[in-house]
Amino acid sequence: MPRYNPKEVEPKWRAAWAEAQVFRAETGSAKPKYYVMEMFPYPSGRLHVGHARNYSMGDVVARFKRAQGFNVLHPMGWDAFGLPAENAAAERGVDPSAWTHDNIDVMRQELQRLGVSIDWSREFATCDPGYYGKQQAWFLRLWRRGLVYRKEGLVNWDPVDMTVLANEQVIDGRGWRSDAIVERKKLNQWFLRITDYADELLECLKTLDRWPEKVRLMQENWIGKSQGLRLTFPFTGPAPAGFEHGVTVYTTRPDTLFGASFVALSPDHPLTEALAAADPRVAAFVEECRKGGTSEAEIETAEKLGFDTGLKVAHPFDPAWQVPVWIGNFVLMDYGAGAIFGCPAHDQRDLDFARKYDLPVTPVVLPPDADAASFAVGDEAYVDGGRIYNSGFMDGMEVGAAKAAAIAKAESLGLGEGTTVYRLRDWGLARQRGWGCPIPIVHCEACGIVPVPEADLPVTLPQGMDFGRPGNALARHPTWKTTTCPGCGGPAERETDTLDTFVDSSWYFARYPNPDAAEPIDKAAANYWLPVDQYIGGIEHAVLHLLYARFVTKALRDEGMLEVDEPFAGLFTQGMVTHETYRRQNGEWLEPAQVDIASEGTTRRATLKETGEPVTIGDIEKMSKSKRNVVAPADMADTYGVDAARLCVLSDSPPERDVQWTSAGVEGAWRLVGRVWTEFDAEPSSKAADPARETELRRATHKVIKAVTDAIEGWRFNSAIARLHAFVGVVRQHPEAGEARREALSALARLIAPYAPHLAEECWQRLGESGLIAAAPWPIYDPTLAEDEERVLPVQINGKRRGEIRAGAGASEAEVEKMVLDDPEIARRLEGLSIRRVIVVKDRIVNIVAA
RNA sequence: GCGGGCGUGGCGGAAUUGGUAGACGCAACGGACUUAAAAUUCGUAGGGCCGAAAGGCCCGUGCCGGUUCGACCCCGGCCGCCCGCACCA
Repeated sequence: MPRYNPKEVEPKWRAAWAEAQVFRAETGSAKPKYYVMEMFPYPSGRLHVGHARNYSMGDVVARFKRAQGFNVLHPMGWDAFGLPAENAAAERGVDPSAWTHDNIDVMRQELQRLGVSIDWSREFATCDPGYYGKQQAWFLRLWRRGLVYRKEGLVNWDPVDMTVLANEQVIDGRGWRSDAIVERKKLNQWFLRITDYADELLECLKTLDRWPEKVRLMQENWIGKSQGLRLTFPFTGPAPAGFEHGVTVYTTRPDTLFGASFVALSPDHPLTEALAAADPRVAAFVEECRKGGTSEAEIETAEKLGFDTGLKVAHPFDPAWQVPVWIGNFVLMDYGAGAIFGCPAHDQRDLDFARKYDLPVTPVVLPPDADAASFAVGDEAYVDGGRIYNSGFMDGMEVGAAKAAAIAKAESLGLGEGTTVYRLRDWGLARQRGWGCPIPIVHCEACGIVPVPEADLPVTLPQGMDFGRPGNALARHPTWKTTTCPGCGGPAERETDTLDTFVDSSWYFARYPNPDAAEPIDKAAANYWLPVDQYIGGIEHAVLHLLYARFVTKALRDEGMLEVDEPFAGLFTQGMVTHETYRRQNGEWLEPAQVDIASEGTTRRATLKETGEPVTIGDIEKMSKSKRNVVAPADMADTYGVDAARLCVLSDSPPERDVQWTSAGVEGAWRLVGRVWTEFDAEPSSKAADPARETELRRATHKVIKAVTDAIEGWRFNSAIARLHAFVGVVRQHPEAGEARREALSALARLIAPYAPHLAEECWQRLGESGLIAAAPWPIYDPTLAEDEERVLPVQINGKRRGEIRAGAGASEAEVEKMVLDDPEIARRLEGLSIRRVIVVKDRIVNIVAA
């Protein structure tokens, strides 16, 4: 009997799928729709096993839902703008567009080879003018809505990638791609008003019940809603020009206002700037504050620095009470009001500051069991609840009531208002890079900032940008900038910034329903398909892409372009595939395939295969092209076929968990492929099937259908494969020809099809089925057959297993109890003991309590 | 500091609602097939102890305690690891 040969079988069935167009999604079909997609990849060059795992997962879901009778949309595209293309251009002098498209061609071919059931008719890349031109169109519509604005402000500057970054793209004080320490820089920047949607973005998280709790929490924390009081402290003496109203602070603890001992301004506060302009000592202090780094370690150890401005403000609740105004290096300009009042007794940071500069510490919240006469604050601020004292009209109130009372009082005095403050900042979305979507704006000396008319879109990137030097290749292009003003026809310059690539990925799911539409979004098609029923991607996008996409969906909805509130009804965050990293002594990263590893006891030494030179073994990290710690699924597929590779990446590990890559699993997957095929290929046994054995096989078949169906629905792909392994063993034990075996094989082929689709087609054909298994219905189990007729019930005595009995399914407690007590073995065990209680859990277990 | 998660054999992991812990796979060992090897196939296997064997006993899901007839699962307290946020007023 010939062995299963994936090299022959697999291409044949891919051709058959393409021919029959089985993966084509029809908008408006009468079947229920199911939109499943994985986060589209950046076309970096080749697929690694992390990609293979991710897209195999999505494909299991897509094929499963298709078999269950859904009209499935499973599209693919390319997140194709971004820095790696520019870097390739700089290093090798290639054109970023050509480089990107070459990569796309390679990766498309690899994905197709994996047999992923994608509707390729909807494919696009974000660097296609047909895509980014539509993006420019909606960008301008949001501009007209006032959601896009330009402002000079402090921005995050990545000195290596030489571009501005959004807050979400600064991780631990470093650029998310370059890992360079981010600098604060004052620049004219473009922003999207994501903060207008802060409350809705927060509220709608509650409706996303098919999202991981973790992601919702991360977004909730990122949005960072807090309720508090915005309050003004009026100046007691002559006020600095422009600040006649006083100093406005934000606090979440208005109940502690009577414990105030200072007001502190941010070094970036306008009043600080005014003072610095007039007083070189203030200017020197501000300079000192800016020196500190932004990394975690530096912030953690940074000393609290203060500068007494000499100014005094009046306490809002007691005009006679003078409070000094300081400048504090720890006060952030872009949160709250950029100024705080300090209550050292009940805030640790304020306490540290007060101790250092010898400011008063007055407790105003009395802990429940403390004595008002003796309670004092030492080195630790008291931050918990209690009763308010030393606080005039608030005396005796609990913290919550006192907050409300303080807000009411401030409002009645006209000095403040209760407000909600968010941590979320507006989305800075311009990048000083050449390989991105041009911002469709021109700068006219006469008219100022003028949007390009929609009819003139797309504003396309020019040919011949020079990426050989650092900086923005678009800005230094010899002619591209030069244009005429669409308003007055006079000379004008194009905006040279491009959009953050996260803009590109913030709406692509709404383009797949009709990727050729004249409008950015074909509303009818989008209404049919959206929201995405199941989105699959990495946790690293929890507050990046996933927040931006939610925001853009809402903004486009308000513009009338979409009708859904949320883009992704279901989200699954798959684990990363990791691998050790290897570095040559000169620092060059090496691929695992280039390295030999030798183990001596517990130490492992690595050497370069070619030269034998020593190699440093580095951290285990997510597979990425930059660290070169990638293993290609194609290597596995070359040896064992695509189906074994797919089974391998989904076996053994739950999909949400990170896995450290080893090639060990592929052998097991390959054996499964072989064992399955052997059963289909075997000559039927001439032995007649006996009814008892037929029933046994039928029960196993219906059980495995239930188990695999449940496992796929619960994202336990590894368990589903384990059940299939076991089931093949059962089928093997039942070689007798007959209806039961045929039923078993038919189920087996269809159950394994989402994982090993080529093998499944071959098996299906061998069974004599005429159609494609890719279009065959999912097997349905008979619940009565999926349950055993007879149960083995373990019998415990005092919680320890002491035997077992056999009872019919559903046997009553009384029946079972009688059987147990009649059992001679159990009786022997109970000798000399008196039975206190017998607990029978129907169809499960028996426990006898005896002493 | 705040928020979240995880901890089970040599390894990856299973146990879906509190009911036989270790399914399935990898690696290992033994048998069959083979001149031999590979491939394939059948089998063994948490640890310890008693026994010639059949079989039996004890321990066991990071640690300590609790609830329960019964706990990997629930509760309290520790230890360790991982992730997110963080001078957020």
